[in-house]
Amino acid sequence: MAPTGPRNLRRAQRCFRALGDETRLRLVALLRGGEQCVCTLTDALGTGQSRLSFHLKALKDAGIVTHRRQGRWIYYALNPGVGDAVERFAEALRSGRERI
Amino acid sequence: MAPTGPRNLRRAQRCFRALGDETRLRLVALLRGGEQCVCTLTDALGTGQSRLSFHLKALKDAGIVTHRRQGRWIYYALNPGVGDAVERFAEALRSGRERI
DNA sequence: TTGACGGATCAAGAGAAGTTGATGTATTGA
DNA sequence: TCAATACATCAACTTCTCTTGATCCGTCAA
Repeated sequence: MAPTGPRNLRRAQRCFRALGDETRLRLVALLRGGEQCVCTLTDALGTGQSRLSFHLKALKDAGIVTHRRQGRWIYYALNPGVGDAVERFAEALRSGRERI
Repeated sequence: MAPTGPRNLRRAQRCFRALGDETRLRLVALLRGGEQCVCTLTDALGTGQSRLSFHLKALKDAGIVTHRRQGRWIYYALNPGVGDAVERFAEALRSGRERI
């Protein structure tokens, strides 16, 4: 049964909430290929800069991505483990029952 | 890289959104112990009936729980795989990096 | 220094999600 | 058939989230 404790549940909840958005899930998918600078992500999503910044902040606050500055560019990257966690979650849901 | 396809992403997104809420995550935790009738869940959460019904519907619409009627009671249960998926997700996040 | 660029942040508005209390519906026992 | 129980649904309201455009901040090159 291994009841996931309240602390872990909170952390999971923050991640779940952050991932429950199409734009942010697309960002995670993009970042699975490695770190990217914001301008690259903006192009890839074809969206406004401020909107993207909003969603990157949401992912950052949830601990899903990190960022580092290099010159005048800022590079975002997935925190280790997150990509696989998302992948496996989707996989587990899929295999559990086709109705989901 | 195994890019989780758009369909699966959508499905995952619906689940993520549904799970990104404290009440619903508590419901999932409760249901890991097996199916429960609504009145039991109401007691366990100490919340209003209408509010609980709202959240159960959200979980149901996301395909996370199922329900069956027995007499005048309705029993909710986790869809197979969901409990483990949540557990493993939390686990994967935890092991990935302590910062999350 | 100044101007340009890459991003973050802010304020305002629109829309989605959550809460609450009232009402509706199926089931059961009297 | 009637009342009670268990739950869903609805309407009104509040709160949160997202989007957009403007503005600010740090970095670099001239």
